[in-house]
Amino acid sequence: MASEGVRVLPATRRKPRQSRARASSEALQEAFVRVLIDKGFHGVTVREVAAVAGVGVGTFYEYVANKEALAALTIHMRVKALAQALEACIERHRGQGLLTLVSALIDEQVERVMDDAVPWSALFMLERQISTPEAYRKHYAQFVDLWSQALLASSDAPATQRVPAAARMVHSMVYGWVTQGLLTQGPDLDRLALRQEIQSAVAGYLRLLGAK
Amino acid sequence: MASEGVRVLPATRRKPRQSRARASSEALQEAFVRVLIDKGFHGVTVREVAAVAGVGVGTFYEYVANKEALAALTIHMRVKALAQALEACIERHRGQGLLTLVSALIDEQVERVMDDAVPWSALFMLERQISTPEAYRKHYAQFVDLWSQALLASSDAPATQRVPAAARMVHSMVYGWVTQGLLTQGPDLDRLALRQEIQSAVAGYLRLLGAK
Amino acid sequence: MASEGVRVLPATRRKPRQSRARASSEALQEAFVRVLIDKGFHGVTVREVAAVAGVGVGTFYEYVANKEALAALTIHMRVKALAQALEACIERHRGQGLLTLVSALIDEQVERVMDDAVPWSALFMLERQISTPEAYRKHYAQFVDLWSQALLASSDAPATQRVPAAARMVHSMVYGWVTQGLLTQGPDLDRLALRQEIQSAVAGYLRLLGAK
Amino acid sequence: MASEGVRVLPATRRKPRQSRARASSEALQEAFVRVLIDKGFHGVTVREVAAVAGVGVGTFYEYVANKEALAALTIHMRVKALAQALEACIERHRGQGLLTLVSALIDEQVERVMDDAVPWSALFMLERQISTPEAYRKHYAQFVDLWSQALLASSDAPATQRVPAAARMVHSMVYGWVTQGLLTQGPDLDRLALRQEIQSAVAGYLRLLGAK
DNA sequence: CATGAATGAGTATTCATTCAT
DNA sequence: CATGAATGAATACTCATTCAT
Repeated sequence: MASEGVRVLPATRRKPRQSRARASSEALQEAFVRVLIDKGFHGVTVREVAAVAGVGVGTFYEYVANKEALAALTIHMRVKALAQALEACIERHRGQGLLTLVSALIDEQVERVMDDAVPWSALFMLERQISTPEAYRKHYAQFVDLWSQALLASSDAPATQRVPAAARMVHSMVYGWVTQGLLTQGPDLDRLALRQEIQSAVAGYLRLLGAK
Repeated sequence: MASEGVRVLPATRRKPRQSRARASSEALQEAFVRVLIDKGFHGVTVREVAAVAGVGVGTFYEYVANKEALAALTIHMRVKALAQALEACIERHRGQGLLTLVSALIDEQVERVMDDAVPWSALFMLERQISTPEAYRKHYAQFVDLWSQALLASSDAPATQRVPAAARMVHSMVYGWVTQGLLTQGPDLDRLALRQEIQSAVAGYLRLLGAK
Repeated sequence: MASEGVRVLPATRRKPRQSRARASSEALQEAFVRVLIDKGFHGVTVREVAAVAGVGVGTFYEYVANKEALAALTIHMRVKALAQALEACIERHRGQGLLTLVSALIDEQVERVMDDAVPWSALFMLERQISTPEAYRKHYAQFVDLWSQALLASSDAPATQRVPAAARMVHSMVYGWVTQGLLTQGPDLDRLALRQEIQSAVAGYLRLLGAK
Repeated sequence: MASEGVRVLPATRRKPRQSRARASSEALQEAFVRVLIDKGFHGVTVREVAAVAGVGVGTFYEYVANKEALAALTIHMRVKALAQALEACIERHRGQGLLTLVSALIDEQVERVMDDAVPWSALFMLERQISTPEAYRKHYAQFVDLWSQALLASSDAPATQRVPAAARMVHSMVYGWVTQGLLTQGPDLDRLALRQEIQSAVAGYLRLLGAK
């Protein structure tokens, strides 16, 4: 009796897909991103992340305080790496003309983000979901600062008192355009076109600023 | 970004009990039957089954996909055990006379079911409620097969072409009589009388069959 | 924004399908059976029954105490009608030979049940689910009584002290065979064959009884 | 049968409140936004929304299919209202100069969103979380269309083939700037400054466009 | 150090029942 | 006398987290 084709056992736990456990925290971050990408934040479970990272649930908690903390850490590391790359880019172009420097920085940012478009767009979204407004502002300020540095590093920097507002504006344009491009056109959007559009917009804005 | 402002409050801490719960699946089956008996299938809740089994709700789902699955599993295991006992009984009496063999099989079945009368009668009912007609028929056929084997295993088996119909009839008489006895007279019914009545009826039928 | 293809409104309540509200209690019983048949007892909701009966939920409770009561009432009415038909049949054949009378009664019962096979099989099941054992036994006894009357109404009734057991046996055979036939072969089963099989079995049993 | 032995115990009696709840769907939308604002989407529970709306959980499901549906509906209604306001604004300024018209539209949008800044920023976020990319793009396209209409409604519209790209750019600037302003500076940001910055940026861009 | 079995708080959703109209 | 909007108790199921091994 009792139909035999019926599922009687609970869904089997996913088996580890990745044997190399490296520094587990990194493995977990990577796994987190992977799961985030194809399940969405709501679909990220500790169990799955641990499984994908190739470790047990217990081990997950050895390395990370909890799910939110892993999310925060993952975002933090990525952003840090991006910020460092941008800083290096500023150094490489220090002393050059404003437009040249800004242009280089835009290219650097667009290329880096686009190279990893899918994870970035997932993380963009995630950040807004889990960050408190304070955390979000802090991170935002970090990028604005970077742009302030950049503007000031050029040979023809805007008037000092205009820099903060300009930096904020430029960051907003770049960041907004990139995220919206990602969100609305997907990861396969035309990078070149995107870069040019941003360049135009920013150039237009800076020209106006210079003129005032 | 967003690495520090995140709420890391631990919510409420869970405190696991340290019970060592035998083979939990079996404990759950047993609990299921117990609850089924005094609440009816509609009254079986996962919470209660888990509680009776001495485990948490979470553990329930660790071992069983869901309530229906546990029901099916419980029935399946019981029926399997009964079928095996009947097969063994057939083997023990292989080559003996038709009536002897049939009689032994009836006794075996009646005794086994009566030994556990209450659970069986609850499960009889349950099966009809949860099984699809196909599943029910399949299980029914399994018992009819068993009776076919039995009839054929005797030294004076009926004509081959009569066996299937006879097997079906005999099963129906035994099964119907037992379930109805259980249902109408409760678990304390007079086993001896029951066995004799069934024996009579089956014997009458088989005699008629032989005469035709 | 906000996708437009998304279901935003809750499932619409079913509209009344039957305008003629007759004596509402009967309309409700009919509706109950209809819903029971294609949704199973678990799927019977007061809302749907009321809708199918063409009345509002409020009206449902004007006529019936609650769902269970409607179920019980429905079964009760059907069974009563069947019992009356059987009584009439007994009267029609009073004084005739045992086998004739029994045979007529079997035919009457099989035909009546088969004419309405689907509802009957749904109600058979339902009764076991909702009746207390006492209620079930009471109803069972009612049919056994009917068979006692029948046996005694024949010109060659069995010895008085054998009647109760015989009545019980005969009812069991008929009832068991019919319900099992319905359950295992569905409502399209071969009525003639069924009737003959039951006749054979019962005849065999009664012959034996007479011989003892 | 079985008409009397049935348990007819009334379980616990429910006692309805007699609240007269305006148009409940709207009350629910409002409640949804309120809860969303201080708990985030993850923290929105049906129970709380219903409670805040002043109705029972059951009533929630009487008006809305489920949580997601309420979210979608809420966003949909708000956006619809905004789009209509913008359309009206376009009509009011039809035939006027490009910059005048664009400027008016920006003011309208900024003022409307800022008047309800907190809910809007919560809904901006939410939409990204719950909308499918298709739904999101669709809504995005709706606004781009609106901007296309606006550009074309001016006395000195850009060359037709430039309109789509320009519309997309302008929307992106406005939308991006507003959402980011909201997200990074909170609802108390300096509206006037924001409007002027956006005006500048858009004006700069359009000037460049005209020059090409 | 790593593990994963056990846990139960928390959530969406259904549906019998009431009572103001 | 009929109605159906409003209700909330009740239930299945998920998943972050712990801790004995």
